[in-house]
Amino acid sequence: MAESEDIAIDDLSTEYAKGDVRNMVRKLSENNWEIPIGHIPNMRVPGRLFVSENLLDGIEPGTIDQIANVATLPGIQKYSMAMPDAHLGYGFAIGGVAAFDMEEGIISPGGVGFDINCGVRLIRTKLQKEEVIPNIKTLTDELFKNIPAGVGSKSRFRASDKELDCAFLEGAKWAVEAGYGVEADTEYCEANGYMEGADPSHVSTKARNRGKPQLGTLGSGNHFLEVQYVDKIYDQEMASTFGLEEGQVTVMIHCGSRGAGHQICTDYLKELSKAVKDHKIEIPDKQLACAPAQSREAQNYFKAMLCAANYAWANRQMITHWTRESFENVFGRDAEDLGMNLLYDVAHNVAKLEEHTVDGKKKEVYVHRKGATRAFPPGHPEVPAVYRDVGQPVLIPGSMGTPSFILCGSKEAMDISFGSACHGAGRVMSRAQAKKEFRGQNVKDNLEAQGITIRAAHPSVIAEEAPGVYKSSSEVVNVVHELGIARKVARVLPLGVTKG
DNA sequence: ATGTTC
Repeated sequence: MAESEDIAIDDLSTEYAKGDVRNMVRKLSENNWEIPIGHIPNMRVPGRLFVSENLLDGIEPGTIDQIANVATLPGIQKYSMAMPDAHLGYGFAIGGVAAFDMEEGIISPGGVGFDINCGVRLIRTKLQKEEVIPNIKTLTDELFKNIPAGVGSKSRFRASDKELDCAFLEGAKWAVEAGYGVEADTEYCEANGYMEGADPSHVSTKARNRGKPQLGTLGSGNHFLEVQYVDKIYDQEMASTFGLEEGQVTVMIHCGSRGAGHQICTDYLKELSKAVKDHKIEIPDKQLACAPAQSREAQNYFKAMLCAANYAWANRQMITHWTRESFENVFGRDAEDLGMNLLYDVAHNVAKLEEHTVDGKKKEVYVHRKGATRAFPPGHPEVPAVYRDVGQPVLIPGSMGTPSFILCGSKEAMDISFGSACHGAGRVMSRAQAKKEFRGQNVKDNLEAQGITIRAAHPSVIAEEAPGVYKSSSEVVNVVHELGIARKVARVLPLGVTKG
């Protein structure tokens, strides 16, 4: 019983009215608000909320409290941040970014979230939308058939213990070596598709057993696979560097580490809620369970988290392979001929040790991004060579039936937000509320009337993920563009979507 | 997000 209480997200907003948010923040400049030290006791740094005037009114007061709560944690650098798609999460707000000193700071599972290394990848094609539209129903059916989706869905691939370990240790690199992709794929993944330091001995049997049958599945909720086309280019030169042009068909894959990541998060929340007491860290909310960055407990979590992160990259890689096969089956040409190469794969739920400049000095910090996308600038060594002059591709998925965006990272992101930008649209109502307001069949009919084909494992997911339950992705993206932490390159619109 | 309140 105590466990389920721990995992429930407290509704911190009940004691406030929505309009109270205006009294909690101080405008520093356009799209940039401060939550001053003193909002709650023991804040070590101020909070920062990157949001427009209009989006501010949709932010729950509890989200502001969560940003302030994170600002009390040991070793936090500069300020506790949240992106324009911020909303209530477990402990840390979703949309939150926080960097901690690698010696004096902490590591917290709540700063990463349950879906460890949830992320987005985008595959280019040489196809034009006119070639795909007549086949979109067949293609969407084929994708739905080949890529398992839905809660508890099982993969076509039955991972052995050894193969699971390989996925934990080497992520997308292992998947490519196992025949699920081409060598160039890993070059276009954040961290080349796997992070060093993962240690499966810190992953529970329960997490392994959940992960084994799910390697190569899409999952549920806001996860999706979408056939899209480029409908707008904001910057011709950057788009051309990313290999994008108007009318071109792309495929976006949005998913994470499934039950494995979820179980690893659950396991270590329990571990670290003990550790936080043992190390006498005072936290304003028990959901902020954490441990000193170099402690055994924090490092064990980190090694297990890396396993889940690598699993997620392997997962997206296997899905990529079956996406290529699906296109080959429908168009009768091989994937290479169809130009189906990877534009990029970027994480938006992960903690990483990165070098950043703080107070004019370079230092290593544990950056926690929870619903925030890495957005590294031009010239950064971790940006693939062909994009080096432009910056890292930042992939922002829309909600079902709405536009997605391709942006690029910037120097401003390094200066302002530890190299981070937003991650998506952000919910405006709960799943339960969504099911009251929308009917799956109506939502589907509306989307199909706009020429968007939907295939979902269960009709309720269509209601839960209806376009109306999300903030406008355009509005969110405009904030990061105006702040300069990521720049708009292109917009893509959906043609066919598969969902859990 | 999630074997959707082990």
